[in-house]
Amino acid sequence: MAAKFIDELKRTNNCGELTAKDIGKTVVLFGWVHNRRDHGGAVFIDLRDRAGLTQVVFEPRFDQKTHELAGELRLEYSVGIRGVVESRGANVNPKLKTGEIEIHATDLEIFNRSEPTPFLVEDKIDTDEQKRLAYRFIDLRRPAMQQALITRSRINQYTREYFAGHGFLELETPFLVKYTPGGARNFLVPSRLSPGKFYALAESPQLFKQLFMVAGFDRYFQIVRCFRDEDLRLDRQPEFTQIDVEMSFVNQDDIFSAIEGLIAKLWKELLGIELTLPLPRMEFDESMRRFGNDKPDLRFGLEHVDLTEVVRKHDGGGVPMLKDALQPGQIVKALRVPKEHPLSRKDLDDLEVEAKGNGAKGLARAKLGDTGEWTQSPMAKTITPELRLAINQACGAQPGDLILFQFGREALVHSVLANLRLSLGKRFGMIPPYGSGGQWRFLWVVNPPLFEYDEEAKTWVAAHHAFTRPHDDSVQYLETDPGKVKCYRYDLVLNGFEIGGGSIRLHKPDVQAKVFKALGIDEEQAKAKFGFLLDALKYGAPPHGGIALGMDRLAMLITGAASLRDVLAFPKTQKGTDLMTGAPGDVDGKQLAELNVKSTV
RNA sequence: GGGGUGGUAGUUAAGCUGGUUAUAACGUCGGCCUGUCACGCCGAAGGGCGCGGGUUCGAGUCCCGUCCACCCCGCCA
Repeated sequence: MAAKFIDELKRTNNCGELTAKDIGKTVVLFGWVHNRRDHGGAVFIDLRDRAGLTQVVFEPRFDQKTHELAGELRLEYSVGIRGVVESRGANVNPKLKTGEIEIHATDLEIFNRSEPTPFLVEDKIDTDEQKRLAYRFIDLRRPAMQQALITRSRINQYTREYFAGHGFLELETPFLVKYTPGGARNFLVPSRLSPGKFYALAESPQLFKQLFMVAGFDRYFQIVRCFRDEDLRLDRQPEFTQIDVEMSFVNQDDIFSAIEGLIAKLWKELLGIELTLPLPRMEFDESMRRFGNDKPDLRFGLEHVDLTEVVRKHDGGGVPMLKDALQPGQIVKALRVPKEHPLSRKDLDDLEVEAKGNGAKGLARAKLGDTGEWTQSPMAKTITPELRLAINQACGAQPGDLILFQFGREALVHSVLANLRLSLGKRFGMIPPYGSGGQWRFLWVVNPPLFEYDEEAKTWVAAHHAFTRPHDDSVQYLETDPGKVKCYRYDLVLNGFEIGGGSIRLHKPDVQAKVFKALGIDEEQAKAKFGFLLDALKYGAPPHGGIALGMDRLAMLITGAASLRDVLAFPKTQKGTDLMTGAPGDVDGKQLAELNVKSTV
């Protein structure tokens, strides 16, 4: 019992590795008391470290004093034990990896006692996230959180391995950069040395990695933190990690195969799953048509049906609201709900409320009777039998099915119906649960338009950023019909989440100038915003392109976590605060004065 | 900026249409127990229901405001 842990007795094993082959060994384990079962004459504890659990037994016959001390053990005490690995005989616990053995402890040191924790360190109880975030240091002890962070670490490790093996250089870029308007909001950092001026925290290394290509570094990657001062979501945090890649002398296919190699490695190493390569691709237009967005969840059907042309052929079929939707820029779409998934009146009302929350005016519906007639529909009385039949056919609707309609401005119809599809997919249990046969539905969404029309500003704006290369056969439309210009832009989608996006960049100044012109950006503006990059392109910039993968989202999907917060050690709340540290916080007047900053609140 | 959900012992929850001392489980404390692994048994302490107003004879329960968390739209790669 005079054993001196740590200084003399070093850890011999972790708590997740001892099995029957170790029986007879004397071992030293360190960890936390995960559970205790005190039978008086025999005390059992589950000792936990990040590797797992091992049962430790204290009995007077192993050591009298150690057994007495063990009676004082409580949850989350930090302890060291020494003992002999013994078989559990008939008492094997098949739920534990170490369940064949137990340690008969001869020595115990309580390094530190623990107050009762604010919540129990176990995975089963769904503790309020507010509490978890306030006591993150306790929350992170939970096996699920430990696994999530271990997975992150392994993603980083495999990513570095992969890129190093493929001739990439890991190069760093600045976080403190120049503010440029447009795009995501930036976090600003006041400059003490330049009174009244501000740095911005980089929202991505985009421009810098292109400069690496210009400089001839050829293949770059970085696992890099990025910052965006936008509202948070389940899958969006103000600071997040990106696996950032840029390559020279490549086309889109080269980028895809480089990234597919990484994805395949991660899935193999982390999940033991062999992905079939290449990953499937889909045209942006097709994705919009079938799913209403550019990040379709392919794990279930319920695809959209575009009825615009059908309705146009029948000139609205006697339904005024359908006829209204034939104006330019407007569309009519539907979603067929098969009769196997009946929806009650209340379900439909709920869905309508949800749709309205997404900006819809309403949610028109039609239920098919035995002969294809419509009931429960606001259009049933006025619609011509011909259009009704045509719609039924276009939707492939059978008696008992339900058709849900959206019509109006294209972007709105798409987003409302895309959300409706997801909502129904969840409601009908069509989304396979995590780990159930591994339905990993990857998709490259390719060839989107370079520009979007901004309804409010009445101008064309870059759908992503202004440095995406248009298709060569699209360049002719830059001046005449910008909406027709397709570009080398691509998103990697997994199960409805965008896990990456990138493009082949413009490397020729003359085409770049045309793009700026189409965007209504004059030379002066362009110079002010991107001067250094435009300059760089003039000096023999190589053809190049790249991509950034959302590392946090990858970790979330790989681990099956419900939110990005569950794969981040210290995440922010939806209001961007840190409940543990209290950030963001007040700053004293002296500090502000030094920075020449004054708060107006 | 907008819509929705939630906040009740340390924790997770129950508390229906407002009605006497606000329930339970886990945890905590005391006692017993040598084969448990969600150990068991006996006993105890612990909250006044996020906060502030209001309605009422009477408010976790109804109303108004407010704070916090979460989900979504807008926003955002």
